[in-house]
Amino acid sequence: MNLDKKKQKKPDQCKVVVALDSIVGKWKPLIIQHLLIDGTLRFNELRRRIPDITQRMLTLHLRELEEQDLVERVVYPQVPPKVEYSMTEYGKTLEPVMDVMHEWGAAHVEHMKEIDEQNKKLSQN
Amino acid sequence: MNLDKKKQKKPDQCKVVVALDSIVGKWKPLIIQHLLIDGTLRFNELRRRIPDITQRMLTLHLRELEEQDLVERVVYPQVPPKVEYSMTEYGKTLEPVMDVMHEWGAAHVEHMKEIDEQNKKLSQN
DNA sequence: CGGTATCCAGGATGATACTG
DNA sequence: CAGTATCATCCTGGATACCG
Repeated sequence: MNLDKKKQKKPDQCKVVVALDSIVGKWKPLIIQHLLIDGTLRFNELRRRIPDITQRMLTLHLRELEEQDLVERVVYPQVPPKVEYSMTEYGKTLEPVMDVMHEWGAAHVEHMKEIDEQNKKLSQN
Repeated sequence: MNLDKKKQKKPDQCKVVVALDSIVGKWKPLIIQHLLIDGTLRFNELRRRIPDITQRMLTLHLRELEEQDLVERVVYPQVPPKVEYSMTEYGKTLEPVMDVMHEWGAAHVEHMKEIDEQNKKLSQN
């Protein structure tokens, strides 16, 4: 999606930015997680697992993941069409990354809760 | 920064999304990394380390990181003003996360290079 | 020095309709 | 079923000017 423009002036000496680029997008992390968990999913199966995503965004994000060799797309030439998506072997190297983020995210939710409660107590005095 | 609207319809049952939310933003990863490396930096020191960032974005991102208890802001009441930023103890828990992403990012750059070269060879035939 | 306020452009996402 | 095309909207970030 506009890969030329993406190369412009980006602070991508930092590899974290590179990694984020592959993962970021409103629905990308969810797509990745479902494919990591379920292995292989058809287009509409993915769609059902991510209720609020639009057809358009699912298509766009899948295409980007494909371009990065993270997701594989297999088309069965039949009517009605059948298209299956799965993580590539390479794409599966993302799993540890997702795990680390998932754990940190869970801890962060807890941490923010504690902070909130502390603030409430303080404001009561 | 419009926290109300941020709560809208977001797929944040997924903790990865929570984590990403703290890290994402055009310059946030860079700010975090510099603070992790250098420990404490003044506003303009940070600015110099991230040449293309605008004053506005540096301020906005720092405020967001502060709200999440990731970054600490210390103001020295003097003229001219002096403000120091550093990661909170809690914020430092991001370090392993950043490391994992950094490593994956570096590997990804290499992987994409290989793919490109393969494609070039194929298109020559 | 370390900000804030305003305005604006472009990209990312959403809504909807149509198709092989 | 699995898309594409088009148009509308929203949001992020950039440019610029000003302030204590």
